[in-house]
Order: sequence, then C-alpha cells, then structure tokens
Amino acid sequence: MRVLDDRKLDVLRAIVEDYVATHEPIGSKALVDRHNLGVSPATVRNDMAALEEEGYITQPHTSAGRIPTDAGYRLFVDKLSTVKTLSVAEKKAITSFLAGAVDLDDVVRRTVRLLAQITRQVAIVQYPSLNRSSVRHIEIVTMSPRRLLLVLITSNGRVEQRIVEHPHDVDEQLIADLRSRLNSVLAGQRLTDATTSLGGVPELFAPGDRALVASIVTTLLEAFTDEVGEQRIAVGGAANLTRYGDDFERNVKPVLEALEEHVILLRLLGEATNPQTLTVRIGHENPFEELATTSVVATGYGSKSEALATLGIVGPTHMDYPSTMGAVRAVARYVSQILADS
Amino acid sequence: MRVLDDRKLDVLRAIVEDYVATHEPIGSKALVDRHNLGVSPATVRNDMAALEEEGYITQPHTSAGRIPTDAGYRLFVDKLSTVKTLSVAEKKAITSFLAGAVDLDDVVRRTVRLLAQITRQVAIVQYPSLNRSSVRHIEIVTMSPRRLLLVLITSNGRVEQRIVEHPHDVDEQLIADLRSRLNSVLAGQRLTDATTSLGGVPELFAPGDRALVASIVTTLLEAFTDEVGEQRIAVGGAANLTRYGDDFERNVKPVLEALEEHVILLRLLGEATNPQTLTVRIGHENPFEELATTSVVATGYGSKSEALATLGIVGPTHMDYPSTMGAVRAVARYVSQILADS
DNA sequence: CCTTGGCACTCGAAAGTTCCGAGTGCCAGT
DNA sequence: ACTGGCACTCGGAACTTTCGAGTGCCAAGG
Repeated sequence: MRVLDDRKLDVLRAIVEDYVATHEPIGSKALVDRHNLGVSPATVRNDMAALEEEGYITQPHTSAGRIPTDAGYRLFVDKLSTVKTLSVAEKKAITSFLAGAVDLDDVVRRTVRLLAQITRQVAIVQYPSLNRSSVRHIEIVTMSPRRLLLVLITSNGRVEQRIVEHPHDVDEQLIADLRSRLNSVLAGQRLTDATTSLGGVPELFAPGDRALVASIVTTLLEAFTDEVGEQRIAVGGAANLTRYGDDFERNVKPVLEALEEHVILLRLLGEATNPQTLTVRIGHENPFEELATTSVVATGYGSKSEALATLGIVGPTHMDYPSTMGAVRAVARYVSQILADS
Repeated sequence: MRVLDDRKLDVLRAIVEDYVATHEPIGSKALVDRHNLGVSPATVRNDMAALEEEGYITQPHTSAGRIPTDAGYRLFVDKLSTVKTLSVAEKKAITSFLAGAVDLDDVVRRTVRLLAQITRQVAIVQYPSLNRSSVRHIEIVTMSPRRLLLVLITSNGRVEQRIVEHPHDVDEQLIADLRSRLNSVLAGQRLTDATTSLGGVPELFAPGDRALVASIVTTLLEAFTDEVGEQRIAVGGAANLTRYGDDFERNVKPVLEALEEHVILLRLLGEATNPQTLTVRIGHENPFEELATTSVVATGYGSKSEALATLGIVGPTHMDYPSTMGAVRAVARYVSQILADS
C-alpha cells in the first residue's frame, strides 16, 4: 500500500508535468515512455483509474488521455513539487533591472514589467499600501492670493496634492504660521492617527482666521483618508494572454475584463502575506466564477516581517507552477530589498 | 457620368456601412435589398466592378461579396460620412463623469475609461505634455540631517520629487536661504528655460556651501528635463479587443503588445493636433506593419488654440468611423474644458 | 449609352462520411 | 501486485458532397 501510494503520486506528478508542457491529454503509454517509472502501461492505467476516482485527474472524453483537475494541481503544488530557484543569470538580471529605478512609481513599473517577462504571464503589482506610513512634511503654497496648494509628503515618498480656494485674500504670515504648526503637530504621525491630532488646531488661531484654517484642515484630512484608502495597482504583460490557448471567449476575455477592474484584482491578489509565503489559488479556488480556468500566484512584499503590499501573476491553471512560484518569490524578495534600502 | 459617379459613391458608402455592421462580405443583391438605391443588382454589380478596379473594395475570394479596402475606408471617412454628434444623454454622461475628477491624474484615468466605454474600443490618453509648463514652486525638505527631498511643483499641478544625499550635515539656514533664492529665480519660468537661469546660482553662496548647492541644482535640472521629456500614457478598455473577431493571433496579439510599449503608442497617436482636427489612420497607414488591420482615431486636447497632448482610440479597420470620431472629438473637447477650468 | 433580366459558372462553407489509432477497461496469467 | 493481451470506444483528420450566394457577361430594352 505504501509503495503503491508513492507511485500513484509519481504518476500524478508526471501527468501534471507533461500536461503543462504539451497542453494535451496524457495517456498511459506516453507516460511510461517519457518517464522511467519502472512499470507497464497497464499498471499505470490502474493508478490512473484510482486517481480519477479520487478526483485528481479527469478524462475530457472517453478514450482520451487524462488531464489534471484543480484538485490535482492543488496536490501537485502542495506535495509533489518544490519551488524552483532561479538561475544566477536570472537573479542578476532582476537586480540590475530593478536597480535603475528612480522613484517608487518607477520601482513598481519596473517590477510589473520584470515579472511579466520572466513568468511570461500577466503580472500584477499593488503599490505599497500606505496604511502604516506617516506624515513626513506638509507644504502650503500660495498659487494666487485666494488659492492655496496643499502638498502632503508621506514617509514612503508619495505625494498628495489638494487645492483650497478661499473667498478673501490670504495673509502670507498666517500661512507660514499654519505651515509650521501643522508640521510640528503632524510630523512623524501615522496618517491614520492624524485625524485626532488635527482636532485642536483651529482653536490655536484668531477667531477671524479660523474659517480658513478649518477649511485647510478639512481638506488635509480628506487627503489623508484618500491616501490611506487608495489601492493603486499596476498591470503588465497582457500580451501573454495570447498564449492561453484558443478558447478565447472563455479564457481570455474574463481575464482582460478583470484587469480593468482594480477592485477585482485586489480581491484576486488577496491579503498581503509576508514574502516567505506564496499564495496559490487554482482555478475555482479564486473568488470569481468566470476565472475558473485561471490561477493566481501571489505573495506579499515590503519589509521582512510585515508586508506592505502584494504582487503576483495571473495565468491559466495549466501553468508551470514551480517556475512561476520561484519567479514570483524571487521578484518579491528583490523588490522588498530595494524598498528597504531606499 | 456625373450621376454614375454619385451612385458609385453611394454604393461604396452602403458597402462600408453594411460591412461594419455585419463583418461579412456584401453582395449586390443584399445591398439592393437593404438600401433603396433605385437600381437593380446587375447595375450595382457593374459599379462594384468599377470600384474594385479603382481599388476601393475587394473580394476575399471569387464568388464572395466585396469588402472595403483601406482606400475604401479612407474615401468613406474623407468624403462619404459626417462625424456623428453625440446624443444629449451621452453628452450629459460625459460631463458628469468627468466632473468628479479630483486631480490631473484622475482626469486622465476617467477620460480613458470614458472613452473606452463609449467607443467600445481600446482607449489611449497621453498625459498632458508639460513642455510649456512652468515652475510654480520648489520645496526643499530635510528628511534627515544628510538627506534632502526636493519637490518641484509645476504650473499644471504635477509634482516631481528627488532625493539628494550629502556627506555632511546640512545647515537648516542654508536650506531656507537656498529655497527662497531658487523660488525667486525660477518662479514662473518655463521648465525649458530654467537651465540658463540656474547657472549663476551656486556663485551666490559661500565657497564652502557650493558643493551642496551645486548638487542640488544638478538634481533639480535633472528633474526638469525628466519632467519635460516624460510622456506618460494611460490605456483602457483592452477587454474590447475580444470583439475584434476571431483571427486572434493576427488581430489581437499585436495590439496587446503595442499597448505595453508606450513608445509605440506615442507614435501611433501621432503629433497632437488641436481639438478641432481629428486624425484618422486606417490600416496600413499607420507606422507599424503588424497593425495593418488596425485603425487609430486621435485628436489633441488642451486649450482651444494649442494642444497639450493627444488622446484617441485603437480599433479594427472595420469600425464605425462616424460614431467613433464623434465620441473622440466630444471627449477631447470636454476634457479640454475641464482642464481649462481648473 | 446606361440599365436590366437572364444564365452559366465558381467556389467557399457546411454537412456528411470514412478511417485511423491512441487510449481505455477488463481479465486471465505469472 | 503486476503485466500482456484483447475487444471496444470515439474524437479528430481527411476526404467528399451538397448548396447557394455571388459573380461576370451578354443580349434586349428604355
């Protein structure tokens, strides 16, 4: 029983590997030819029947070979494969490609491109989430006597800008005063905590100025919440969809549609995990019915201990999981490193 | 001769319209049935033969109907059709959809979405080019004693940021001094002219400070040129590619690939024209061999007199030109208006 | 001279047919 | 427990047939 079980798993592994390579149903004969399992096709057939019984493989039609089911891929990913590590050359390519980035946006853009290129799948990268970021600096610029530009700079280098209009001319001195006060109150504060800190600010000013101050404070608060809530996403490698196979309407269209809906992508990527853990969602396991032939490989990135955001790829269920997972993990690690350095 | 010519053009128009609607070759009989040209199929056949002779239509194979050639579409667009104006409801939808935008990036994002939605094609919007924009404000923020953040704010609300490292601790007073000097020198200057203005700045400071000042100035100049040269682009509606028809490899793949290459998109969109003029590039007319079955409808947007940037759509040659052109033109106008107001 | 009805012809697409062999399940033998 | 053998299945490739929309051309008519 022990030995048989082992062999059955070998057979499943072989089926998955061959099917991923050929995209064609795998028969017992072909299997024995290509892998040297030391048994005859007839034996393999028995194992296959058992595997089918257990729900790991299926026949597209009678008298055809077998293909893995989602459960089959699941077992393969969990038990039968090891994440492939990248070659030295690939690692080098990654670092050199990411090293050229000039700012945060550029890091993300490059990461998407890179990920799409090495996995040859559609890549998705969530911009680092700013929930944990803090206020670095607040600037108030007078654009015209009645028009102010608020600039919020966060600890991880993002900038949010807002315009405030005021019915009367604004006193420069008041602005300077407000600027320094805001900065002393807010500097270093988490965006999420800033609301409470700002509460008392208007009272510090002369009653005549309070209307203006209050409107600036309100706008600033809006900027905070917008920034916290914003979940930007970059997508790349859509051209790789053409490799999905032929059933266009069923495979490609839903993915293209999902790519436009960032809310959907966020749900697909799922919660950010730390870069050690890879999330793999296979076929029907993902939360969208239309994407039942699609798998997602994702992981968090950011600091070692906690993830800032998620990145990953979307591809057909019959993808090469070991390589893809290796690439996703590697890219996540390198990006984390780049972000930590800067 | 006069009359004949007119009818031939009618026939061509009818063929284009029907083919766009059905995507199937059009025969003489069907034409006569659907449009009431007051002549018999036989006559139409003669005209068709002539049109084919002149290169406006072609037969996919003997004993099939005719389809327009690129030249046919060209003639149709230039002479046989009028740009369709949008319905009141559509116009309303556009304004209300664009009105909600909070900043420049948001305007662009919304525009792409909108354009993709109403044309049901792939939409492309170039971010407003900043070549003509000027410096509104420069801010220098001390992040740590040896680390400075430069923030450049331009007249049309874009923000560019750069980090400058310095081997020694930086004097706050010097920074304040430099900040005000830079602003007085640069405020209102065109980005393109700023280079010359900055030349003399380091000399204004004590020799010991010049190294720092020079490095800040250099970084700033880099930011200027980056900002001027940057040609960002937003893309949307890729899911509409699924409506291209079946020849996937030939029609969809090249477009998807082009969408990832912003340099290519820029060339596709072409030079910005003013919002009055629509550029239509049909099939082989565009500069990429692989996109020979693809047309581009684009126009400039920005102020009335001069275009800031270009927007447009990409779709199959057999698109509904009058509607598409109408939509592109309308969106360009409304966006221009929004930008002018803010 | 343009238009039209008539007619023979063409040829792609759809539907039908045949054929082949990879693949299967099962069973008896080792 | 494994294997060789065997009868059976059935999808896909290849070929054939059929069908009809569409064509070009011509002679007759306004």
